[in-house]
Amino acid sequence: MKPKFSGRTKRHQYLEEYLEMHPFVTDDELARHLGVSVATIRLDRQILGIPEVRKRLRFVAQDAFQKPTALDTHEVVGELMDLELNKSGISVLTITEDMVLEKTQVARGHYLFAQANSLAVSVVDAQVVWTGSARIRYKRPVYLGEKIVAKATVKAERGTTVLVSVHSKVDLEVVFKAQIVLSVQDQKFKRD
Amino acid sequence: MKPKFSGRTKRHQYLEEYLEMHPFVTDDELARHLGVSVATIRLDRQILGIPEVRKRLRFVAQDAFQKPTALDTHEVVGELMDLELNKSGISVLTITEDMVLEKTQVARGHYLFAQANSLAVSVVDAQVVWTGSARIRYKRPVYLGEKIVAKATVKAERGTTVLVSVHSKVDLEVVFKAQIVLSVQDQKFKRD
DNA sequence: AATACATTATAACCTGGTCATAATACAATG
DNA sequence: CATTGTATTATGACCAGGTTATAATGTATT
Repeated sequence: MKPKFSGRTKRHQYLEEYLEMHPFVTDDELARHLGVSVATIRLDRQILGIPEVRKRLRFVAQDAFQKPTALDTHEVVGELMDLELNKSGISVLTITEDMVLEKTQVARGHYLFAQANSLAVSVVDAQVVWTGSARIRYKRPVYLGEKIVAKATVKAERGTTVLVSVHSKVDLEVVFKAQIVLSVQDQKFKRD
Repeated sequence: MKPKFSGRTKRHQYLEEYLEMHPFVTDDELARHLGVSVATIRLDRQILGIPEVRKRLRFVAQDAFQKPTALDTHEVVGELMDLELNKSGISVLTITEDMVLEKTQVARGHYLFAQANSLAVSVVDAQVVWTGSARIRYKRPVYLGEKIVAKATVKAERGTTVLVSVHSKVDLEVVFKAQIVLSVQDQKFKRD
């Protein structure tokens, strides 16, 4: 097989990119893929400081094992601290690196809304709930590491519609407000 | 070292639990941990159908590699399809299982807002941008598997404030609308 | 032709296993 | 008591996917 690349630097570049995409290939497979001997691949790896497959595997696996939270976050945004069904609820969310804009370390707005919205949905005790509309206002940016306490209160119920008001604070300062209108389809709720 | 367990079944039970928690230990480490010979560990694994470390590693790693979307989702919600800075942008988001309420298979409202909000932020070409307020309206629930196309348009610019309007559709039907007011702090933007 | 550098080959060794076979321990049973 | 059965341990040959060191080839360049 003819080498796919003339010039070592080009091969090195390609090698790094390729391994980024396919971290689990062996030197043997790489050698065949690049039309070059296994010895060369090994040398290249050594020069570029790329560890063997098994270590690459280990890194990826351990990384994945470290933070299963990254996936959990999808469920309910924020931790429910208190809940009085159809009346009020409180949830707490601490801003982590995942949630901020890199440059400014400011939390992306939709995390605040996500916390408020999932809290509002939790407060309403019904089988089927969805968000109808909302009016939201960000009072000041929230930074990495800050702990947001959101309090939701049911303000009004009209037919299949519930108005929930959410105030989110960092310490004593209000950073976010939302009025959320939820649609409800459930007998229990109507009976109340 | 004395065996930690009398009775093979107990050891097997413990072994399975232990490996659930620590999938990356070698037979050698296991042998020491359980006070039993390596040969025994190998036999146990064979009986229980537990593969060797390297294969366990491979499973975990590949699993993690399969769905990087779960992690990326944090970054920008939805895939950017088109972008004219300071004018408009389009992003596409397909509703996956992660995003729906279990009972109803309806997408949680904040995913729609997250898509709209991160699109709006992307459209505004500035170093520092955050959401000031928003008015949102859900027209109909969106279901598992549906593909949401969001289009954002910059409607007005006043000083450090930009008003962006977002319409999200499934096929030709509008399912969500938002007016988002963003705060901007950037020279470039002011000059424009 | 001589030099430099890239590439390849070769051999010895390592880890974390596999598989097959055999030796040992120990308890229970006839 | 000797025997049987089962669990445990040991032994040796082999494998994949490497490591490290050393030497032998290309190939280009001056």
